[in-house]
Order: sequence, then C-alpha cells, then structure tokens
Amino acid sequence: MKELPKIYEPQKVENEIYARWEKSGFFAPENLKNTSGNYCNILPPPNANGELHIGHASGYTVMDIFGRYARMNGKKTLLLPGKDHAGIQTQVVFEKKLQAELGLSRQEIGREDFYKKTYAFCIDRANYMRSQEKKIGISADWSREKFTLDPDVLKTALETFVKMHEDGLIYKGKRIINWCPRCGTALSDVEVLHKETPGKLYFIKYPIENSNEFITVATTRPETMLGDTAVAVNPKDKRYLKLVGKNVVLPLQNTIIPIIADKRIDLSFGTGAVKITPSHDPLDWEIGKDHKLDEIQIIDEKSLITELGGKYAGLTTHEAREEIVKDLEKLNLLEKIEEMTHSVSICERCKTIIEPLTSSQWFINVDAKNFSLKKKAIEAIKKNEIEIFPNNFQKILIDWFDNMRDWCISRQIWWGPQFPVWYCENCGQEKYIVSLEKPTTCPHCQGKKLTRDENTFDTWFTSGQWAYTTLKSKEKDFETFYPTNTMVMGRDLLFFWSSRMIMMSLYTTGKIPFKNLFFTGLVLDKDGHKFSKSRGNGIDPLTVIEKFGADALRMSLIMDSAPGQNSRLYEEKIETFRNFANKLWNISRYCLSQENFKLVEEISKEDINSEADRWITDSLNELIGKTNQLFESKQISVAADLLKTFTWNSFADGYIEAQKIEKNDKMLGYVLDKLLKLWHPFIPFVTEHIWTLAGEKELLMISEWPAYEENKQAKTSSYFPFVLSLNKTIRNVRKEKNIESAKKIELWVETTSELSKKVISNNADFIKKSAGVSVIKFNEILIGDFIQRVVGECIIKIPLDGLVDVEKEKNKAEKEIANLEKFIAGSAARLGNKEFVSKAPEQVISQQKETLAKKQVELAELKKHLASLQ
RNA sequence: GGGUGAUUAGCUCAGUUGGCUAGAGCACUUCUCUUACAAAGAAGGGGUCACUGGUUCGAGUCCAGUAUCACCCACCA
Repeated sequence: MKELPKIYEPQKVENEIYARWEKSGFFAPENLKNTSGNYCNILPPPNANGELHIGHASGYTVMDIFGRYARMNGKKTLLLPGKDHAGIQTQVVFEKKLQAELGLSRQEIGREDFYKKTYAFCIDRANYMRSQEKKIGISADWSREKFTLDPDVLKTALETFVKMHEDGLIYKGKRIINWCPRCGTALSDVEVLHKETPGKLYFIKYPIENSNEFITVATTRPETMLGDTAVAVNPKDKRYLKLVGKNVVLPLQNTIIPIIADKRIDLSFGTGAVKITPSHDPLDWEIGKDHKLDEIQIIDEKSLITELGGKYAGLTTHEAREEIVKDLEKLNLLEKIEEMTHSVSICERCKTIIEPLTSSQWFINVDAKNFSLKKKAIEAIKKNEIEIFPNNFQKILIDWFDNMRDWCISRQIWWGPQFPVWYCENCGQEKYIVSLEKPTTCPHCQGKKLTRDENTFDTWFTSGQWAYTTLKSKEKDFETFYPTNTMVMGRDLLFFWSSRMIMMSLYTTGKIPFKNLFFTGLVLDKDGHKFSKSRGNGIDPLTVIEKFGADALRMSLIMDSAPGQNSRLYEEKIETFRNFANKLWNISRYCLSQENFKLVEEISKEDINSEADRWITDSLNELIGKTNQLFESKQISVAADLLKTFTWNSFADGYIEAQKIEKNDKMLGYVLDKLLKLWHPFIPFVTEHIWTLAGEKELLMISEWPAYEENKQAKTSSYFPFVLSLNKTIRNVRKEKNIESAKKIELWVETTSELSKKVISNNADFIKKSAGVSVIKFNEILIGDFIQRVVGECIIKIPLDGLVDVEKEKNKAEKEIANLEKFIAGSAARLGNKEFVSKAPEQVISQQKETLAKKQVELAELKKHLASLQ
C-alpha cells in the first residue's frame, strides 16, 4: 500500500474523479444496469448571462444529493441540465456590455444583429457555467442539456401558444399594464417590485359645475389629472352623497367630468374623493371600465406627456408635475400638500419607476371557462398531487393563484422568441394569423404581404413549460420520466416559476409536472445579509471549491437548514466541513493501513466477536434505517448530521479505538463500505476517491445503497456504550486529579450485577489500555484513600493515597445526590400517576421504569459513598 | 392592510406523527504532537427552549394571544 498524504487534498483529485464519472456514461439513465423504477429531476436552468453564484450551488447540491441517492437505490436516474435565455435580464446585461465595450446601443446595431450577438454571448456564458456546474459535482446528463431557445424546445413551447389560442385562452387587448420606460416593455405583475418611498399627497380642489362649491381630491401624482375622466366617491359616504351624478370642471383641461359612486373607494383615505385616470392607474382602469369612462392617454411610453396633455405636452412627468402644481396654486385650487410614504412600483430588473399605461398586449386568460389554469392548479395542489417542502408554502401558493390576474406574456424587447403571429398589410392589426410557420397568403384577403408580430415572449412563458419541453426532445424520455419526481428551486421562484410550471403543465400534458417540489432558502452572509454586488459580500463558489473542496462547499450549503429556510454561509462554517472530509480521509487512511484490509459488503455472525463489534453493527443498521427515513421525508440536513455523529463519535472515537486493542479488520471493511455509500450523495468526491484507493473497480456512484435489516435484534448494543462511559469516568478522575498519562491506576469495581462484571471482564484489555488502568478487581475490600464514582450499576473506586480532597468529594456527591433525587422524584411521580400508566405507550413506561431503577441504584451507591466520607 | 417565517448555549443553527434530566458546530477553559488525523485527541464549563395563557398523564414540539425581528403579497388614490 502506497503512502497516503496525511491531509486530504481535494484540489488534486476532484477534476479527475469528475472526468471518470463522465466517461463512465452513468450520468445517462440508459447506461444504468439492473434498474427498477425511474427518477427524474429537471434542473432549473440558470440564466445564461453570467456565472453561477452561491444560490445556484445551493440548489444544485440538493438536487444532486437526491439524484445520487435515487441512482444508488437502483432508479433509472436522470438529472437534466439546461440554460435559460432570460429575456429581459439578458437584454439588460448585454446592452450594458455592448455600451461598455463598443459604445453602441442596440438600436445602432439593429434587431437582427443584436439577436445574433446576444445568442452568441449566451452560448459562451452557458459553456462557462457548465464547467462551474461540473466543479460542484452535479451528476447530470450533459448529453441531454437544453437551452430554452433550442429549436425543438422552442417548437414545443410555441405549439402551446397556438393551442392556447385555439382554445381561447389567449387574447390580444388594450388593457392597463406595467410599463418600464427604460426597458421599453410591458411587464407582468410579478416582474414589478414595490418600494416604500417618501412622497407628497396633493389635495386639489375640483370646481363643481354650475356652483361655487368644490370637491377636493387627494393624489400623489397630480400630473395624471390631465387624463382624469371622473371623480369617484364611496356610495356609503354621506359627505358626498348629494354630489353623485353631478359634474365637475376638470381644472387645467377644462373638461366636464362626472362624479360617480364606486364601492372600491376607501372612505377613510385622503378626502374620500378620488380622481379617476383610467389610462394610468390599474384600479382607475377597472373602475373606468365598469362605468364606461373614456380613457385618455396623457403619458407615452417614454414617460412624456402626450399631445392630449395640452400645454404640458412634451414635458417629462416630473416636469409636468411641477408646472401643474404651480398652475394650480395660481388658480387657488391647491388646498394643501401633505408628506406621506407610499409604495412605488419599480422594474424588477432595472429598478426604474413603472408607468401604468394602457397598451395593446397579449394576455393569457388564467381563468377561462373551458380551462381555468388557476383553478386547475389550485385543485392539484389541494389534492396533494404535488408534495411541497416546506408544506406551508402550499397555502401561500394557493392564495397567490386565487388572486392571480390575467398574465401579460408579450414583451417589447428584442431578446427572446418572437410571437408566431402574422399580420396582413391589407387586413391590418385586427385580423391576425396565428401560425408557427409564416403563411404564404393571408387567409382573409389572399394578400401576400405578411409581417410578423414584433413582440417577444415573457421568459416565464417558455421556462414555465421547461418540465416537458426538455423531455419532449426525446419522446421516449417524456414517456419514461414525466411527470418528474423532484423539482428544487429557490423560494424566490415560488410565484415566478413553480406556479407557471404547474399551470402550463396541467394544461399541455394534463398532468402535474413534478411530484415533489422542494424549496431552498436564500443563502445569506454571516450577518444575515443577501449577497449582492453593491454590498461586495459575494462568495464565489469556485473560489470556495479551490480553497476547501467541492465536498466542503456542498456540506456547508445544506447543513443547518430546513427546506425553505434561509441559511448563512461563511468561511469558518465551510472550514468545519473541510475538516470533516479530512477526518473521513484519515479514518480511511487508518483502515487502509491495516494488514488484510479490504472493503466488505457482507459479514456473517462469525465476524462479530466483541461487544464493540456487536455495538457498531447494530448502530450501523439503525443508522441506515434512520437515514432512509430522513431521505424519504427530505430532511437531508438531519440525515447528514446523523451520519456525521456516527462517523466521528461512534466509529472513529469509539469503535476504531476499541478495535486497536481487539483487531477486527473485516469489521472495519464492513463499516467503511457502508459509510462511504451513505456519505456519497453528500460528499461524492472524497468518498469516490477513497473507494478507488480501497481497490474497488466499479464506481461508488453506481454501487448499491446499504440495506436496512428491519428485524435485527439490538439487545446487546448497550453494553459497549457502558464500557465507553466507564472509560470516560476514569479519564475524568485522572484529569481532575492531574494524574500524568504515563501513571497507571488501579480500578476496584463493586457490583452485584453479574452482567456488568462480565462486560467489564470481556473488555478489560480495552479499559486498561485506553484509561490507563493496571489492574481490575471485583468486590474486594479497599482500605485507604480512594475516589469513588458510580457508573451504571457499578461503584468504581480508584485508590489514590493522599490525593483525595474529602470536602470536594463530599460536595460533588451531595450535588449529584440532589440532582438524582430531583429526577427520581419526578420519575416516580409520573409512574405513580394512574393516568400516565394507563395512557402512555408501553414502551415509554418500561423505559421510564428501567431508568428509574438504574437511577435508584446510583443514588443508593452515592449515599453509601457520602456516608463513608463523613 | 393581508400573509409567512423566526425567536433554543456567547455566535450560527438542528430538533416532522407531543415522551428530553434539551443537541451540534464554532468560540471558551484545561491537558496532549499517544505510530489515521493538531484541519486532531481527551476532559470540562455554558440554556427556566421570547413572553402569557390553554389542551394533555406529559409541551421546545399542539392551540390561542402578546412582543421583537425578517421576508413576501397588495388596485394605500
């Protein structure tokens, strides 16, 4: 056996290990042998415009852990990777790049060229990101990797548009939408953020027609009054009841507009009277529609006042506001201005203030009569067809669907798939043709001059179909793997993505897209802040991997966190897992250094010789059972924690130390074999590396997951822990009395328990060696100074002439007696309680009785001890 | 305005059908370079599980309310 380095160096082996996995072909499901059942996770496609960040790494780790677990459990496993073209975001990123590097705007290079260049940019980024994904260790099938703009993927997505249009779920209409003046496009509701901003509330007096009276309205945006077509009050508002039905003269515009009543008006806000601007406010637009009010668009798509704004035409909204306020003051129509904070809508991507506008856009009717997307989704979720982790997100999602409004899917950007919609020069915009291919003639007038709709799709329209557009690249994959098993995503994508996938999939395939939906929380920095460029607190996954190894990164991302909960990442934390990988490495190094060591899959009864052997095999079996359970309930961080405790405390500190005295190489090989397998999903690199060093030819990645023996008796497994606690007690005494490690001590045991005696005798060598004991005596009379402790049913005495501090010993004993008495009192009271005895499960009662008996023995011994000290 | 989550050791957090004299890692104290590992080993200190009630034989765990923090949603003109 060649000399192995003392310290595990992931940097030197990870790339090579990944290359072996890839070369083996086992990332592709069809190459896996003896499979039963399928497992599929379509990986969320990251935006192909940058690089991986720690959030991606977090999700990928979770997916890979589940994927590797499934593969080792004999499932035909497919993790399908991909990239997203990410419409608006990529356009924003690439426009900046274009400006910075070439000083050009997209308009200057033109739509076609811009598209080509952006495409090339995305492909380039995708290649780079793929190399990052491999570094993390994702066992994905790269031969199936997809891009949202791949022709086959896109075709499936666009076919959905055609079908939805045929089914009447798509309509084009002039409605109020969120307009980003910087991006120059409409946005859906979820792409708009709200920010609390200080502002002013202007109280403006509107003169009532043919009267000297006024009605005062309050607004934060006085400039929109140019487009007012009504003033509304609540029908229950007694203050204004008599004014309903009358008209007011709209100041500055001098038009006559009505006073209407609408129950959506809040009596308590402002003056209770609201100016209605249907063209520039969502609520006003709805009220306007219901009351058949005119829509006057006075702000254009560049945030400038239109011709309809009279003398203010051409001003920016900001300039117009100042002018209007001045003019109102001159007319003595401005009653007052109050300071207030209100929430302002901003663009999710570029943070520009959103301008609500009426505009002609394409929408999906999410609540159509023949197929209500939202109702179908709610139904599926309520029926638990999709299990959501954490479970409480179910309610949040249902509430969101309940309130979902029609989905605006058209964007006026250049980057993204264009609508498969055509217009004929003769027939105009009203009579459009929906068709994947460009029609040769207009079906209405046979005209031949056809142009394509310039709109591009909302990114979420294509990524919302990702679960099946990817699989449909190979029809057989779709049949085999759909619906998929697991979907993992960040909680920030709850509304953006999970919701859309559920709706779109139910519509197109009639089935849910995935059976399990697992949300990861946000990864935050040490102080709980989000990672951001402006804060400069980013942690680059590759830097971490270079410094600590991919396994350490993976562990630090999934530990200390429950589904949907945020977690914090910082170097000290990553370091502890680097240390763990090194511990496992050294455990293995020790095992490998043993003479006839090899990994063993099975052991027989004859291989179990000592208390320690029995204990470790029983505990290992129990560990496997618990790990399986935890995997099933998706509690991977708890599972990893359990594995860690077993590996470090039970195996390394307990078993291996004992095994040094009573050798059993076969047992070492057995436990290590199982541990490498159990650990593999979490820390695939170091486990695969050790596996190979141990002489295995097949890859650990496709080895069989350890079997749990359900009916295994574990009666004797508590004997060895008793030996360990005996050891600990002796060491504690040594420590307390400052006995140098070279000095041997005697151990006098007093016990009536034959079993305890037997267990101690059986493990005498181990106790002697590891606790520095020269001789063990049973039930003999000891004369002279000694320290006494109680362990289980034994009193142990350690003769120490001149070292015993009687006062200290007394104090210690008294304190312990008080503790025990308190516990015994409580326990006895419980057992004396008829209700407890009749209602608690048998197991709890017997356990309670057992503990009580033990503690009573201890107490009696301690009291004897105390008496002897008097 | 509505909702969700959090509140457990100095710090970061686990604790999923209620059975716990409440756990881990880091940090801390003391000792040890003992032939797998100082990125380690050994021993130890540290918590009325935010608060108030309730249900229960039994509550960190379930219910109701309160407080603080965080996040999300919203058509607050």
